[in-house]
Amino acid sequence: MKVSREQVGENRRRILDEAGRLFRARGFDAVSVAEVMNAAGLTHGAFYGHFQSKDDLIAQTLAHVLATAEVRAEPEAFLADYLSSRHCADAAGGCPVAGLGAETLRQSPQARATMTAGLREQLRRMSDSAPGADAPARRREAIGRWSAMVGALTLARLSDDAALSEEILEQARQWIGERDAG
Amino acid sequence: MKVSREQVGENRRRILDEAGRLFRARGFDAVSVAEVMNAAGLTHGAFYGHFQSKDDLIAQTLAHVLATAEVRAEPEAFLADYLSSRHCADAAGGCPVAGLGAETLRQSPQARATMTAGLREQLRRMSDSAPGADAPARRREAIGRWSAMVGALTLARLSDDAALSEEILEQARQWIGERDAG
DNA sequence: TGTACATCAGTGAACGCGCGTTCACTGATGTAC
DNA sequence: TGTACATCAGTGAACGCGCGTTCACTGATGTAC
Repeated sequence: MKVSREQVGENRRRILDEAGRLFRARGFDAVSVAEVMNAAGLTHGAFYGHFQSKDDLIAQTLAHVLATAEVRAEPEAFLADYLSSRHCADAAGGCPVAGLGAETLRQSPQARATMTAGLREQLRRMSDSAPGADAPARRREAIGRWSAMVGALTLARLSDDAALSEEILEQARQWIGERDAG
Repeated sequence: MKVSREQVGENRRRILDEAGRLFRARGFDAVSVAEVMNAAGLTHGAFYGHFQSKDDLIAQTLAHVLATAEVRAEPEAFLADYLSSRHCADAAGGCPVAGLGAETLRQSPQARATMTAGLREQLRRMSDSAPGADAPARRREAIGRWSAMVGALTLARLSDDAALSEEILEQARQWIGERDAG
């Protein structure tokens, strides 16, 4: 049956929210279109009224997740949050770069372009608040920091031993933080 | 037809070699059992004479790739090789942690255990050659360095703009290297 | 060393299944009067 | 404001396809004599 205009918008937003959680939790290939639609409270047939294809959903979901991510401005708080046990355990609600970065490079050009734009934006934000004598030094600091953060979260999640995961998070936090102190 | 004992061993090794390249290039889900067998010069029916399942192949392939990876002892040469344009472009022949780390945490416990063992071994090796006053400082240096290397390669590969990829590789190399100098 | 035969790695057709996608239909929405 | 009808978002059955996996068969290998 037909549905009100607001309902259509809400359904679309719910599809993108659920797709964002499911893709981050299990990867693009392991989540089916029908599963996303069920999670959004709809049936799979309605999918093609909202999106052209699964590839289209993937690209739009990445844009949605990157756009709705809240940003912490202060570098120290951002670092502590990003390399926290909570973020390590909550892939479904966490950073899409750490969860889906490696897979995105095998997705459609649109998906990859969206991720690249998100990466540029992130580096710009981090450069603004990074310590350093001049702009090039601040940008280098942003690239190094962001690399270490994404890598440490990936390694901590990869480990099946909680103690090793915790060690990686804690030591990486210290290692990255030492720069400012030293 | 039957095949000589050496041929069986060679076939098995070729299956693992090809699976290692294909999985690193395209991910676990996007590569079919039949594709791996064809790449190894066999038909798909022979697969279950060598492995119990695709999950079994994935776990054994990770162990094979980790075991056959050549290791560079000197930290500077390792860093330069790892964050090189060549390694960035050659995912199929490169580091399995950067290429498959995020996906492995959703695979079988065996696959994850194999990756965790590889991670431990890598951190041990890097700790041995890392600079630092005492053992804990050297281990922290290994964890920080390895995180930054894996993260920088992931980000550089993710970007669809070659100039940004190059910038990330170069700046990350410098940022990580600065520690020893400073 | 040579022959006869049991073994078994590899072949290729076949299976059930879940996937992405399509489409005829339904019925609430929203517009024209 | 109230009624009649065109619109169209959502439904659910159906599709073709490729996947992981199975299995009866083949024929070279390797062993027993």
